[in-house]
Amino acid sequence: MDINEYFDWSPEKIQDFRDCLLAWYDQNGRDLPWRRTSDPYAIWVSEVMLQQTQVDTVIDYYQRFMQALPTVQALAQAPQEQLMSLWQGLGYYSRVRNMQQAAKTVMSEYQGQMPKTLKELLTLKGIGPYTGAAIASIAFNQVEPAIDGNLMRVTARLFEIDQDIQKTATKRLFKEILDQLIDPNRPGDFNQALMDMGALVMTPSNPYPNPHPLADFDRSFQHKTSQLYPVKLKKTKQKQELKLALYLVNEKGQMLVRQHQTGELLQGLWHFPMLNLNDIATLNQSTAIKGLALQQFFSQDQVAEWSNEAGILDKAKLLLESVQGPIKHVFSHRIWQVYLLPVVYSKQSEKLLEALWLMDDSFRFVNETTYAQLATSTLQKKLDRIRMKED
DNA sequence: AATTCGGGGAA
DNA sequence: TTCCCAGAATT
Repeated sequence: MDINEYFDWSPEKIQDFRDCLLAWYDQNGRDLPWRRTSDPYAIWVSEVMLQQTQVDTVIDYYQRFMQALPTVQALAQAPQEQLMSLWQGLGYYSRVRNMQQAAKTVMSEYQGQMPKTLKELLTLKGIGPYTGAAIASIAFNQVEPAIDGNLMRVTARLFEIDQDIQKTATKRLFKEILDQLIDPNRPGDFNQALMDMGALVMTPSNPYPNPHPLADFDRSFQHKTSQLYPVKLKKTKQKQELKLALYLVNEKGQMLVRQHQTGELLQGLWHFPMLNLNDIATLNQSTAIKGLALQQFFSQDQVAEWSNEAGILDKAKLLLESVQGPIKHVFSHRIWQVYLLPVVYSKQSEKLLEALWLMDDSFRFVNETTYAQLATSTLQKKLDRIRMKED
């Protein structure tokens, strides 16, 4: 895949393109909070939040985060609880953990000053090719194209690039082209101008305005083939999982919650303890522990009856009126159907908990006030809504 | 090269 | 429903 198959602009046309794009940007660029600062740390925070996350979603999170942790040092020293609270609901929680790790690196290796080159930025956790180039260009005027989904869509349409944008070779092609196009005098503005062009004009589905600001440079526009680009192959579909969340309240009115640990989804966030129900169909011949679990929730006869049938959840729901849900929670690659089971605390349920889980520090009994201060996922907030309705 | 990480907005 | 979003780390 050679760049010359797609790219044949003269130096004059390249310069015309830069001038046209930046003139459009100067008039039509979005006014965003992180564009009102030149603080590299603030730009860094914004870029990490914006990974796979829409601008409108990020704005409030960004304002709160910068108010709470205004400097690299503050971020480096922040307790994990605060980080998770600031990030709760935003998704991709490893982003904030990686960013704090990188902040510590900046403090120890760079005297608290963000490094200025792409090469150095790439050594920091959570900073990849896009984010590194974005920080380098916007905060430090380095001539590095920040190639995100917008730039790929715009570039694919300008040059009618009929290659799958997910592939490494295609990303390399985009970089070769954009290395030619980027304006060495205003690299940060160039990148952001293309982002705005992708977000405001050359969107995934909207028709272009008339006149289209890049009409003279957009082959797909001239050929009326814009909808064909970019080329992207289908994603694999998500796997379904059944979960049962325990809404267990003790005699003091405290409920049991658990913080998800390393290796689990939604790490660091608090939830009701959850059982994986995909396994329950095989519980009767499985361990005594699982058998004990079932006996608690369902009668032994029911277990025997259900164990070799499909659709046991539907049966369980019919027989156990107290089971609520399911609520559906969609991840990038998984779909959870989560049922909620209210459980009255007793000696038996205590035994059950110890049989099901190692009751370590990840578990806590909390009252509603304390609970409200814990960082929880959007999934858990959905469970809150249905338990409140029933109570 | 493919998979794993959340959640929401919009068609 | 499906797609996409200012992607990176891990396998």
